[in-house]
Order: sequence, then C-alpha cells, then structure tokens
Amino acid sequence: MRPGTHRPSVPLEHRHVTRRIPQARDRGIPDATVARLPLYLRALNGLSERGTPTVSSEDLAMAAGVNSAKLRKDLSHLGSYGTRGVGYDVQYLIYQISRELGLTQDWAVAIVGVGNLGRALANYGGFASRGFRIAGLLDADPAVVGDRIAGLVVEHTDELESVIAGRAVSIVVIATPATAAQHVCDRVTEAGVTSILNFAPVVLNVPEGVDVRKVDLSIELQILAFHEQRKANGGPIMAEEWPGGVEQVNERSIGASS
Amino acid sequence: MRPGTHRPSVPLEHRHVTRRIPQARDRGIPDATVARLPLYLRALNGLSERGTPTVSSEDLAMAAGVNSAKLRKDLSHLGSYGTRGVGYDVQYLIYQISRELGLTQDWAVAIVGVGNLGRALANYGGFASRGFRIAGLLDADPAVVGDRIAGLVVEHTDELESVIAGRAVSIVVIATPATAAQHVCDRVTEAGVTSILNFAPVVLNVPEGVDVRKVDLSIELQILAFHEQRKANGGPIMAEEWPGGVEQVNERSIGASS
DNA sequence: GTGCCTTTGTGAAGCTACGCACAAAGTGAG
DNA sequence: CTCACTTTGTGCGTAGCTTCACAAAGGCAC
Repeated sequence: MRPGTHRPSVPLEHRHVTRRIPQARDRGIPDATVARLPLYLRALNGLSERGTPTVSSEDLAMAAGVNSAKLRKDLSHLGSYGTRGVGYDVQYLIYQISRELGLTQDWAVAIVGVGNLGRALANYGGFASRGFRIAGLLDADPAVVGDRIAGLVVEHTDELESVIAGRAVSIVVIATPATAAQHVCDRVTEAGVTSILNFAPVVLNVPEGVDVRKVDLSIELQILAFHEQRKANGGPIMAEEWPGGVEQVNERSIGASS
Repeated sequence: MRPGTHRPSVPLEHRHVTRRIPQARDRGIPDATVARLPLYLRALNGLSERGTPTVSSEDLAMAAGVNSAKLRKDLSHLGSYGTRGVGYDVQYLIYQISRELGLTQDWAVAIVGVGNLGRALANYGGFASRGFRIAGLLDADPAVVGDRIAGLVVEHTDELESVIAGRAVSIVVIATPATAAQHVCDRVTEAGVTSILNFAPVVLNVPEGVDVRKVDLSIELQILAFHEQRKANGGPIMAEEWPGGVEQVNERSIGASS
C-alpha cells in the first residue's frame, strides 16, 4: 500500500543492542495478551472436544471473537508454536497456554462469604474444571456455618488464617458484603495471600505485590446504561444542569450496595 | 455556569477561541473513562453519606483508587464541573455523573436463567439501588417457573419476547448455561434488545449495534493464576515442552471432519 | 484593590495496544 | 528437484490511554 515504507533489504540486526533481548520466552507478556489467553484456551477446548487436530489462526480467532493478527501476535509472545502453511496443533497449543497460565498445577481457592453469590460460585462448575479446587468456604454468620455446600462444610471466618495456612490457599475469593470486604482482605493478605478476586463493590486497599481482580455487576450495568442511553438519543440530554431542588439526590438513594 | 446553556441560540463559534472547539459536551467520551465513572460515583456516594460538601481531585482519586491527573482528565470530558482552589461539589458531581451514565432514568432489566447465579443476581441489592429495576426473571426449566424470587415470579422463556416488549426491557442479563446462551442472545437481539450482560462462558455473536459486556469468573481466576505463578517462581518453568513426548496428535479417533 | 495559596484543566510526552501487510517458512504436487 | 499455495510471525504506522507538569483561575486575607 505504501511502497515508500519499504526499506532497502539491509540486514537489520546491526542495530545498537542497548535494549534488553526480546527472547521468545521473555517474561514480559502484555497484560492485554494474558487477559485473552483464557479465551483462546476455551475455544481450543471446544475444538479439542470435536476432535479437530489443527487449527489456523484465522479459524481460532473467529472462534474466540478476535482479530487473527492479534491472535498470532499474542501467541508469538509464548513462543513459536505454529507451523506455517498448516496452523496450530490443538492439543499442543492447549498444553502450552495452560502451562503459561499456570493451569498445569493445582490452585487451592477459598471463598469468603457464603451468601447468594458465594453459593453460586461454590456450585459453579467452571472452577474445578481447570486446576482450581475449592479448599474452603467461610462465613461470619453462625447460621450458615456448618451448612454443606458443593460438598464442603462452611467454616467460620475465625478459621480464616488456619484454613489458608493449613490448606495452602493461594487465591481468595471475597463474596462478602461491601462493609466486610476490606477487613477480610486485610486478614488474608496478612496471612500471605497475594491473589484476590473481589466481588464486593469496594476498592480494596492492598499491600504492594498483592494482585486484586474485581468483578462488579453494578459497574457493568452502568456502562451498559451509558451506551444504551447514547443509542437511544444521540447522547445525554442537554437538559437543565441542576433540576430545581437543592437536595435532589440524597443519601439513601444509594449505598445499599451489597 | 455553562454559558452555552443559557444562550441556546447564540452561535458558539463567535467565541474568541481559535483552537478546535473542545465543546464541553463532546460526544466522544473515551471508553476507559466511561468504565471509571461508576467508580467515582460510588466514591462520591460514600462521601455524600458522610456529609462531605466538596472534595478535591486528590482525595476523590484516592478514594476511587486512581491517579488524580487521570481523574481530572476523566471529569473534564463531562464538562468543567470543578472550582479551582476548592475542588468539586459532591452533590453536583454525583448528579452530573449520574446523568452522563444515564442513571437518572429507569432501566428495566430482565434476567434469563434462574440458577444459582441468576438467584444471586436477583437478590443483589446493587441492582435496584441505581436506576436498575428487575422487570422479569425467566427460565426454561418448568420446575423453576412459578417460583417467587426477590418478589418476582419466574416466567418461562417462552414468554421472553412478550416480556421484553411488554415491559420495555432494554437490558438483558444472561445467566444461563453456556449451551443456551447464544440461543437466548439471538432471541433477545431479535426482539430489539441492544444491551446484554453475559455471565455464560461463551463468546456471543451479536448483530451490529448490540453491546455485550461479559463477566467471566473462570477467566479472572486464570489471570490471577498467571500472576500468582509468576510471583512464585520468577516465571513459568522452562521445563520440557511436551511431557507426553510421543503422543501429540493421536486423538483423531472421532474424525468429525465434514 | 494586591498578593499568596490552593486546585483545576490541559498541552505534551511517553507508553501500550491494535491491525495491516508482507517476507519467511512450511506443505504438497508433479 | 521446482513451483504453487498456505499460513505463520512480525515490522511498522496509528490510535488511544496514562502521566507529568504547569499556566490559569478561584478563594482568602488584608
């Protein structure tokens, strides 16, 4: 398209090598890529179940809902696992992605907060299927402690530290009310946990080195509402900037967030 | 405060601004900004409950867990709602963000799939609190239809189209098993819904103009596992490439090529 | 009014991500 | 072997997001 961009075919490896070596197995896999790897893995498992031996980047990208160039670049960060003219071996690629994501080992997960959401999570099949094992269910409510859910007996949160230490829990899912989340978070990080999946609608404060991922239903809905509104009337209404009253939004309209 | 609103018929280009007119109400709010607005809103509501009248970008950014420059730039996309030397009026900013997100109007939401997750969602307080009203619960299982959950009676998915049309549902939450998700998605988009929140672990295919947001527990866990593994041993093991060695491509007992 | 202090709003630089387009590398036919 | 064809891996231009740093703007004291 732009012939001018084509440089004379001079060997390029004579550049100054002050930069760090790119190295196929570089530790620096972009976050955006990491976030897509599970998607590829899921698509590959679908292909595997149907017995497909190999797949092209085009087809796999289609199944995962991404651009094929992006897929190839993502996979190139793991190594050169494809065969030109053929594609990727499905089983082999499943193994490589699984290994990169750390799914070839077993992860003990504890769920704190066994309300509606906690129960749903405990019963969710997707956990066990890929190296994640629920090692404990904990709740602060004595009425819930002792219940049997998904084959586990709910324990009291007093046991939090001993459960984490005793069962080598490395990932904690927080499904408590918003008010309890930070306290639970403090305790589990103090106990050495460095990976947290938070469902409570609060911003968790964590020490350096601790990873928090957040799942927030209410935020997702609000983002949808924004786009929906824009679709409905080419953008927000230019209406008055402050509808009459002084206190039109007051305390109790929100905050019941849990 | 906003001169343009007070002089609706005055051509704006007469202002002595030589640059491109930034136009406070520019339609182009970056996606990254939109995704953070709900976060600010939540932090502001917390401040509001404590009766704080104004807040600086520094404090609000702290509460929302972001950089203060980013916060200011985000807010600047909505308009110039701060006062230099003072900060932002909490109530006023709550109103402006709510309006921009479309939360000043009522959104009817239908939840399809009333399993563990669907129940958890129906009982989740965060929905009703901010302009989102659950207008229908639907499930394909006759054993569930008729149950009363969170004040609503579960209806059969046969009623999907009539519920959507009859109750002006504009956002649908899909909490069905993965196998049913695409079918439900097809039906609701056909019925005119353009905003979907998908909890099923599949990539949904939707027509142009339909917005899908995805919440996927298993993907979040896998991302955590990746980082956890890296923390544990400075990166994935460089170990053997393929543990089984020989048996790479002998899964083709099915031969389902068509 | 003048001067000082605080805090916003934003230009500009740096960084990350995306996707096109194509050379390189492989397969398979003859 | 050569030739034709397929598909990967990646260089590169572009677009968008983040962060810094500072001028502009408002409040307050006097």
